[in-house]
Amino acid sequence: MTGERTEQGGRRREARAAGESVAEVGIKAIAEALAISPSTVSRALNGKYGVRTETRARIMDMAKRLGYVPHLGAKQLVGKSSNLVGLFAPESQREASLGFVALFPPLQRQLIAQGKHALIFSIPLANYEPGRFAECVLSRGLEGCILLPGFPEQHPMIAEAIRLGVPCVHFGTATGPRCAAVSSDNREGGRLAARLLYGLGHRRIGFIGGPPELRISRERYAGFCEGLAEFGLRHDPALAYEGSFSGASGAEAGQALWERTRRAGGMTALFCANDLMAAGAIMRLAGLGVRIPEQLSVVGYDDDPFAAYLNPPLTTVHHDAEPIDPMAIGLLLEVLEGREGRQVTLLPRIVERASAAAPGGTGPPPISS
Amino acid sequence: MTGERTEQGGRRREARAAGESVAEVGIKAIAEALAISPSTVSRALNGKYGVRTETRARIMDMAKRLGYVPHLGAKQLVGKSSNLVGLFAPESQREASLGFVALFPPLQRQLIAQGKHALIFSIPLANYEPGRFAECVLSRGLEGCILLPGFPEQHPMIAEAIRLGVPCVHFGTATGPRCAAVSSDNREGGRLAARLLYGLGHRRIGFIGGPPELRISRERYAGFCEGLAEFGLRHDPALAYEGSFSGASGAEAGQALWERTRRAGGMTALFCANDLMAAGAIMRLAGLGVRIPEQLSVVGYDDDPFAAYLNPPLTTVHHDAEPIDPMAIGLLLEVLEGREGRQVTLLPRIVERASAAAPGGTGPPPISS
DNA sequence: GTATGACTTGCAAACGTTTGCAAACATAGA
DNA sequence: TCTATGTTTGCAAACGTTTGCAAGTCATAC
Repeated sequence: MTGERTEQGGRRREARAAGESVAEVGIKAIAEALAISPSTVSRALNGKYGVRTETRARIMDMAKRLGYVPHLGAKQLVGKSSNLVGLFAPESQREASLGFVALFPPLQRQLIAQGKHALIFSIPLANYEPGRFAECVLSRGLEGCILLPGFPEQHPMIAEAIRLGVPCVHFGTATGPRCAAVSSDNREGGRLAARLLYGLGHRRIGFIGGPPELRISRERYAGFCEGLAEFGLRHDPALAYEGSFSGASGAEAGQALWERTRRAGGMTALFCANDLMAAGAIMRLAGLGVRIPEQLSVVGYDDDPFAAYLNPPLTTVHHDAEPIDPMAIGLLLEVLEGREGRQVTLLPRIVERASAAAPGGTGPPPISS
Repeated sequence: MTGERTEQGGRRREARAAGESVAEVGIKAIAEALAISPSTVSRALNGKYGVRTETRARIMDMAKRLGYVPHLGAKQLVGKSSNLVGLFAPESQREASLGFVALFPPLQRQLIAQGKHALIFSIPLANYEPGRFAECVLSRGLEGCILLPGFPEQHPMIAEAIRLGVPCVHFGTATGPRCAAVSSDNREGGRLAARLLYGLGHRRIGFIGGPPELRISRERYAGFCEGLAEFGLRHDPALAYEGSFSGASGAEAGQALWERTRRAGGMTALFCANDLMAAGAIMRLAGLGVRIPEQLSVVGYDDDPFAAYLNPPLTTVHHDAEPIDPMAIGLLLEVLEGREGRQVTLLPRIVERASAAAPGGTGPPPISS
């Protein structure tokens, strides 16, 4: 029952005690040093009309000498924009980082150019508690936000952003008045892979997919089947294997598929829903003595930076990550300006390297780059 | 019963014009709805001593019903902590993202747990203008900062952070009262590789390094030479090649080294300063018909996620990226609490896979995992 | 000489919050 | 009933900035 009072003295002292050794020079300090009013200083610093040129010069000079740095929080408080943009990343690391990496540098460059800063929020993929997004946005006064790749297409946050009217861009397909979206056409990527392999002469093609709860897994497979269907083929379910996008799962799946098809008609090609699984499959199968691409052609997806340096170099579906980034931030700036959010879809393309060739393996692939 | 109703319309209207459709409920709104004073609401919300339990309950209730979200900027203004941590990333994308990826998820988790948020700042590596760091810290009231991997060891920002007394952790070796550092022992990693290869029986070992202006390039090579020196060997400069950490440079360097040593004594092993270059070298050389590891053993560095799924799986120096992240953020929390900054050095270790074996290639490597 | 502007400057209120201080109230002891 | 004590509440100032308004200066035109 001790009524312990929290007596915290002047906050100055507290700051000093914590080691804050930095001079705290504000607009007032400048005003005082020059014996003028803070208002004038503010106006001068912000390049407002109505300050004598000479006064302005003196103020600028003093500001520089004193090492003045504006307090952005205070600026925000009086109603100016916060200049803060939220980057929402899914907490699951793999996905998050992948998208993040690609997005980061150009995003930064552009934001900085606008005098904006980016705040990171990491949101658990499972058990999202509604309102969490609004909380983040409101508490920091975010002007807009980017939902980084990795969130499921209909993550509640997207609906929340649209409902709240918070300018937002995400990597799905839902748009709203102030919500833009970028997506890569994963179906088309699947079709591309199917056409390539069919064109090379393959008829029995294995498929290693990702977790079916992920949209990209389903879409890539659906596209693949569609591509086959264009030639009147139905994909044999026995040739499909569910991986987890990891290299290990690719190795396991590759081996399983290979052994499974020994007795059945065999398999001459393998399409993997991402490059890491393709690498795993190649590694394992090559270790088992399978010759790539002579005995088995392999096609990946994503064109990961390492794909070109696999042995053999991996033929894969290129994702065009580079245009995605400026695009995303460009879209954000658009909605920030008040323009209507729009949907942008990027078309993937095949980059042929050495891991896919005609069955029977009579040398190098027909088209090489 | 103060009869004075403050007309707070001004800014509201502006916000609405900008499209802000979100209810702006502050501490005052709650107070008004309950006909009590804002001070009491503030105290209740912050769990301060001196509010009747029943009043507190009513306030909490109303806060929830109204969807109250505290304005963190205002909190910061009155002198509470900003709860903001700066993440400074070098603008050069490759390096930045690499470090960033590894650091991101655990960092987030821990910060969030502390109610802190992370702000990203991207700093050009060249032409750093002094004071830029201080500006960032002051303008947003950052409590501390993390200098992500990729900055040269003596980047001016580090000195600035130490001088300013801003709590900080970076990936170099300079410490200060409130500045901690994490580093991996790259020299030791080089030694490890040399010992492994020597132990396997290799005597003529090629080396593909990174740009010499990067500390890690120099250290890895220095360690490698030291390791060789332990056995009385001096590394032949003709066996060293300067790459750029890219897969393409690895391919080029590998081929150049291989051809160059044809006439000279030949080379039975190759140590690459990172995994991507190792992958590039293997890809090119294998394409040229060189059998790995029978004709040439290859050792990489970093244990990149793809390393285990190369063909053959890459023997490499493992970096222990995982412990680095919690460590960095742990160190930051330490200095944030006021403790003295300390230096932590992580020891690398070899992870043996299949790309390195005894020269002459009499089968699988001696130790396999 | 005064009126008319055009410029320049300062005052004070506002933004959303916290908190020292003092006032109001409640409870118990006398 | 009154004081002593303790609990609950409200007032107002403060944080660093912006900005509407009014007051000041000054030269020009009448």
